[in-house]
Parts: sequence; C-alpha cells; structure tokens
Amino acid sequence: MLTIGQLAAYAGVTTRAVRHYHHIGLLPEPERDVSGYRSYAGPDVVRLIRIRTLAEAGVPLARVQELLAADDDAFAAAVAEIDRRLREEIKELQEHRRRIAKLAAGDSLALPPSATAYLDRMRALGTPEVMVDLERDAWILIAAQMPERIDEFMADKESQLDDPLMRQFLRLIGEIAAAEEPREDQLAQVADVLVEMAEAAAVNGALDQQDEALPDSSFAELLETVALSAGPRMVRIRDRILQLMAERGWSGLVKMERIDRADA
Amino acid sequence: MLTIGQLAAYAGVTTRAVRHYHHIGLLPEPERDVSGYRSYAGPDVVRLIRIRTLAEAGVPLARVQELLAADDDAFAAAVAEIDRRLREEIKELQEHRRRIAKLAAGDSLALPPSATAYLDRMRALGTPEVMVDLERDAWILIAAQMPERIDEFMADKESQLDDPLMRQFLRLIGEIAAAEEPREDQLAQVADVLVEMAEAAAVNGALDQQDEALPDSSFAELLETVALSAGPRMVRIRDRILQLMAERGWSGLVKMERIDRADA
DNA sequence: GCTTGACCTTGACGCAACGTCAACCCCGCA
DNA sequence: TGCGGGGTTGACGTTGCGTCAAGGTCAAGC
Repeated sequence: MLTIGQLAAYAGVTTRAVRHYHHIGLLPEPERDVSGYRSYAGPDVVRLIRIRTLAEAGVPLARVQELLAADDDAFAAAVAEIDRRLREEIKELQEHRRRIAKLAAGDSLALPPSATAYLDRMRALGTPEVMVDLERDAWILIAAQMPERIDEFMADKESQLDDPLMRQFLRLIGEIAAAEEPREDQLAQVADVLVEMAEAAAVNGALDQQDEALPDSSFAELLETVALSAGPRMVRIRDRILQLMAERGWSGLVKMERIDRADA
Repeated sequence: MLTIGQLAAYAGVTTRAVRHYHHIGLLPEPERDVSGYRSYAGPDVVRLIRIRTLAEAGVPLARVQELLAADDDAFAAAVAEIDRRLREEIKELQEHRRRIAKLAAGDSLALPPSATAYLDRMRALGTPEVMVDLERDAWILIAAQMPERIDEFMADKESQLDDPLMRQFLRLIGEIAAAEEPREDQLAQVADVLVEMAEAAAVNGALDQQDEALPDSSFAELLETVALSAGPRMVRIRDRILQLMAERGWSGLVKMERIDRADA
C-alpha cells in the first residue's frame, strides 16, 4: 500500500528513522513488493505514530516496546521512572549552567576566589605576569589536591605579602623580568632576600608548617616541574638563583631547606 | 614523573578519559619512558584540571581547546553561547516531562481527549473491545492526518451515539462478538441496520460530508487495512456483512456508497 | 629466579538515535 | 531513452568515554 517515504510522511519522521526502528526491532519489517520495496499498511502507520508519541515524550527507544505492551499499572510505573530520569538530567544541566555562570562571572578556571584574589594582589604589587602564571598553575595543583585547606594557605600567603622582604623580592623579580638580560648583582640580591626570608621562617617555625603542607616529596617535585615549564630564560635565572642560594647555605624554592654542613 | 594512572587520579578522572583527550588532541601526548609508559609532569596535570573544569560546566570537548586559548571577550561570548545551548536542552527536557505527564494522566497514546472520551462512551454502550481497538487505531490515523478537524469529527460521532439505530448496531455487534460463531440472522440484522443508517445519511446529506472528510481514496483504503488487521474471525464476519449489504444495494463500511444499478 | 597482582600498552566494539554519503536499482513521464 | 525522484543495502560520523581483549612492565614476596 505505502512506500517507506509515504509511511514516514504520515508519522512526520524520516525514512532513516523508520529503517532504524526496523533495525532495532521496534517496528516489524513489512512484506516487500515485486521490486523489493517495503510495503506498509494502516497498522504500521498506527504503530509508528505510537512509537513517535512515546519517543517525543522522552521515552528511550529501548523501552518503547515494553511500554506499548504494558498494562496500566506497568505503564504508570515505567512512566514514573522515566520522569525521574528526566528530572535528573534537568538537574545535571542546571548544575552545568551554575558552573558556567561562575566561570563567566570571572572565576579563574579551577581556582577558588581566595586564590584569584591573592593572584590579583600579586599582580598589583608589580609581579611579572609570567610569575603570576606559574603561581596560578601551582595553586591549581594544590587546590585540586587539598581543596579544603586552600583558603587557609591563601590567608598565609596574603599576610606574607605584607612582609617588607616579600615586597622587596617581588620588586627585584619585576626588575629582572623587565630587563633584557638579568645582571648578576640583581640575582645576588634576590638570593640574599630569599635567604633572609628563609632564616626568618626557620626562626618562627614556618619551615615546619611547609613540611606539613607538602607531606610527600613527590608532590613537591611535581610543583617543581610546573616551575620548569616557564621557558628556558626563566629556568636559567632560576638555576642561577638556586646556585647563589646554595652558596649561602640554602636549597629549594618550593620547599626551602638548610643545606647540611656535612654536604657543603 | 607521573604515570597515566597517577595523572588521572590528580584530576579525578579515569585513564580512559585521559587517553581519549590525547586521541582528540585536547591534551598533548607526553614523552614516553624506557618501557613505553607515558610520563607526565605538573603542566599536564594543570591542563587536565582546566579541561575538566570546563567539561564539568557543560562545555563540549570540541570547544574546550578554543576556550582555554580565548581572551576574556571571546571567552565570555563562547560561554554565553554554551549557556544558550544548555537552556535549550533544559527546555526540551521540560517539554518531554510535560508530554510524559500527560501520558501518565491517562491520555491514550496519540489521541486527543475528545477521541478517548468517545471511545470510552462506545465501551460503556457495550461495544466489544476488539471493535473499540479498531476504532481507536482508525482515529489515531485520522488524528495524525487532520489534527485540527478531529474535535469536529468527534462531536459528530458523539451525536451519532444518540441515534437509536447506532445503539442497535452496537448491541448486535456485541452479541456477535460474545457468541462462538455468529448466526446468519444476526449478521442479516446488522446489515439491515447499516443500510437503514446509510439511507438516512443519504437523505440528510451526511454522505457528502464523508466525501469531504476523506478527500483521497488512498487514505480510505489505508483505513480499510486497519479494519483488516483484526484477525481472521472478524474479517470473515465483516466480509459476510459487506456481502449482505451489497445484496441490499450498498457497499463499503469506512465510506458507504450506493451501488450503481448498472453494476448490479 | 619465579609468581602474583597491579598497572601500562594498543586496538576495537558499544552506546542513542539517527544523519549523511555511496553506489546501485526502480518507476513514471516527456 | 533519458531524467528526476523515489527506493535498496552498507557503512561511517556524532559525543564521551566504558569495557573487554591480549598482551608487556614493575614492585614485592617467596
């Protein structure tokens, strides 16, 4: 009676969809006419319309069979379950919207507000962008690892920004970043400041806190590799500073440690 | 530094996901160690975390690259567009919920309330279930074809149910359906009633209306094939009734027509 | 040195619901 | 007889991975 195109037109679907329903056994394959065309009749149209009615209500095709054959109770139960699934999907998408709205509102990717505030303040103090980027990446790592302690860390860091030594350090770093090639005396000054900060930290116990915050050494090594990703120029400068610090009896930048006199 | 499993753990994803990101070029393939294992460092972890942050906000992976590289304006524009898409998807799902709620509320599949009311009334008048099923299927077809006229048709049909002839017809059909084998006198009575109804319809012009409602004959034929799907017993009874009607000068059940005297 | 278990490698299929070629056949019409 | 608009099967693409399969590798305990 009807070709596949006519059948599809009756139900307002594509021929591809009809063939798909045949493929998954949802609509029985009809007889073929002499030339091999599928030949449909009224009941096929009716079944196809029923299928579409369910599909357009969000019923997965895999459950349409079952629903078409179900009695009233089974139907109601299945419908209730499908509605539950729909509600869940809507909730998920709304959660997506919430997150993307936060991103649009200026939240830096993958960092809590306390951290972005800290980074903004660093920038305001003249810290070169490349250093801020490194800090950000490091804090992304830390925030992913210890999300519940990140605010505590940031409070610490913010107060450090009030330390005149830290200010001096940032200023020196800014000068070095701005210059073509860093002068040796600038690097030496940085090393001096860093060592002075380390000594102060050793006295007030901050060095022990850093051990507690970086429990396994592998995580500290991981943070090091972030620092090493800043490009060859920065790595050279960094290496030189480490060298100068070593001459002054200290090692490490991520995790500062006094060099054992026996080694020296 | 890190194996793929460790990298994945840092970002809270599966190794499969990481390999997928490599495959689609979202995360660069890292160096391999001597045994061919992928070896990751800090920047890889950071990038993976950024990817996840966007993905979990509903950004399609295909757009994550672009967003990670975008400046603030481009980022805002892309985010706005993604939010628009999310809103659309939510609306679609809500539409699904509306439809499925209607189905749960007892709406027969693919039929408007006027039609289900008519079918219910038919059933209440003792019409056998198999007949009601055929009517329903026929009206599903018609409703799909002419949705805007279905209420008008149903009003007509409802008023026909008040016709004593129609009542008699339904009672006779009920008796026939209940019996093992229909008696010839029952079938003759049905034919008599149908012919009487047809004659009345011819007088008040209802026959012309039916021509208008069934514009092309192919649609009428399609409706016939629905009637033929009721099983061999019903088809035999139907054929016999058509035969008896023909003896009385009428043809057709879906679309009744007086037989041309020249043919008889 | 051997086994064991956990982790790594590539390759490939599966899911949901079709869209979209490709290559070929069939029908009605000028 | 050619043409345009159907139909036919087959297979790949979409989205974001999950889940085998069939191995090679590593660290640890015996």
